[in-house]
Amino acid sequence: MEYTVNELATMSGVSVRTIHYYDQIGLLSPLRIEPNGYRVYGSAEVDLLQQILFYRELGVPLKKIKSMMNMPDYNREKELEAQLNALLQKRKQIEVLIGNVQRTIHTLRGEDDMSDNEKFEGFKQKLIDENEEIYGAEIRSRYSDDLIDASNAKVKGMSREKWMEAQNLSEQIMEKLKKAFALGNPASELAKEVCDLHRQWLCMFWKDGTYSKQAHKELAEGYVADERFTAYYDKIGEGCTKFLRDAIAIYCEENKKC
Amino acid sequence: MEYTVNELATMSGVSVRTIHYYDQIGLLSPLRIEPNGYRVYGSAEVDLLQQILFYRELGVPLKKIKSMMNMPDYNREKELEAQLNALLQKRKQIEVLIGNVQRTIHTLRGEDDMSDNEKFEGFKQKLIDENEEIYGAEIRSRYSDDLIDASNAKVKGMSREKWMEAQNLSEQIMEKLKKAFALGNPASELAKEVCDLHRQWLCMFWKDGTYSKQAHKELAEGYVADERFTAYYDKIGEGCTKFLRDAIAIYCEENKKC
DNA sequence: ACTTGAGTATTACGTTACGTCATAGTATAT
DNA sequence: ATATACTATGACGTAACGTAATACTCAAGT
Repeated sequence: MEYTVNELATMSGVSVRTIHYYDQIGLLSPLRIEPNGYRVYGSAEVDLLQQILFYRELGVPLKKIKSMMNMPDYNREKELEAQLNALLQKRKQIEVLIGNVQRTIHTLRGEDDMSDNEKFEGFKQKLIDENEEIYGAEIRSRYSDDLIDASNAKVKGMSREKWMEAQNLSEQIMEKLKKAFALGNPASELAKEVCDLHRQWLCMFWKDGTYSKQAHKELAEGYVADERFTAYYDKIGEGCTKFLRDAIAIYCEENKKC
Repeated sequence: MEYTVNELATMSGVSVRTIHYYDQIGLLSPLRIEPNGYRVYGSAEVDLLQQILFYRELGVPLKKIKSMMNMPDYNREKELEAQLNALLQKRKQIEVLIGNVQRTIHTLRGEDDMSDNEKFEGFKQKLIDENEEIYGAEIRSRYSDDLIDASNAKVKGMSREKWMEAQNLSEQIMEKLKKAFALGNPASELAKEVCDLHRQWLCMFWKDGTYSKQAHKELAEGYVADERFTAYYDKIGEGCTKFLRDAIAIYCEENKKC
């Protein structure tokens, strides 16, 4: 089947302007353009738009959607399963919110009592969920299994700004690690920068005073043994986890002061 | 308890900037401001912020949130119940989306088959939900109970742009009706304008050819008898539904051509 | 053949809800 | 006493469109 902008818009429930916009930013190009300049969309585009809307519903920015869909190893089925997961997650969040509203109503009637903190259950939850999903493995490493409770407590009390800072650090680490790994020298300046960022990052999750060169080094050793970490860092390239371990070992030897 | 910006932000999971912004636009003012210029928030503000976040989660624009919370007859408990309803609604929508993703996965595996239209189930649904919630009574009037199936079918096939047009019309009607009602003359020019807009609005939902002055007049008669309509239009002021009926009666008498 | 209404395309500026500095004063811990 | 953390006030940036304004094109009625 083929569709005009209006048909596609009506079918999917978005505006014609949105369709135009998605074309403009290169997110969804028409199948072809008629001699009169009209856009024509086919089944493939319909499926793409559906994908886009799923992502959008989950709050993914269009830029990320675009880059994800352009990834060479993009696997539609895998993505759909991830989306299914995210939706189940979102349903949970909404259920928490529903419980929250109900408790708030009861509190208003004096049949219950909520702490100020509890009143935001379901909103804050988001942060911890992201935490669990994206960096769960990192925080819940075997080495630091004994630290995880402290870590979780710290995360729950962590301000949004601090959390964002941690996110930024994490992105920087991955970015620089990628470059350092490409160079191949775990003793390079760039590698040291990565290690330093990694130290800062750890300190945001570990209880104060927990950090030491020894602990840092041992954690890195644990990375290689733990498949959750190898899976995470080897996304950059095979052997990257080992590279990181080596770099951290060197960093901890050289950097005597803490 | 009293809180600083940072404490409130951390507690609720929003950014400090957001707190500042909400103050700036007058959505959430601090309890007081310290001599040093620092904002201080109390329990009442915590509750307000919670309300705001519930609304925000449901996609209500901040302006509307503000005006809603400033309404003289604002009833927290009633609003909470409305929010509960909306959340239950949203959960349903997510469940539709979950079903959609699952079917899409099966379709991808060749175990199922979906029409292009079905692929957007759960997205489009939103329109019809809004429809039901906001103008349900209007469309499902007693008079037009026999027309409702046709109406629903028309709504489902209605493009988003048409729907928005209807929304706009509806807002204009309410706005002008308010002014006309204030003047008090159902034969005024303004009242006629209202009637004409109302006619246009009806024609968007009624099957083509259904409209006639007679039908329009009878519908208006029905308004007064039906509590759903009186509740809806009397929000403007008591007796407004009757005023509208009178205006429409006059309009239909005067306006011979259709 | 001609008008008319609906659909389409292309700028272009407006808007919402903040994010992100930049700058500067203030509180707190060592 | 000085560094670090928190706060305030601008001011500019941004994402994802909405909202006209203008100009074609097309299908339908007369």
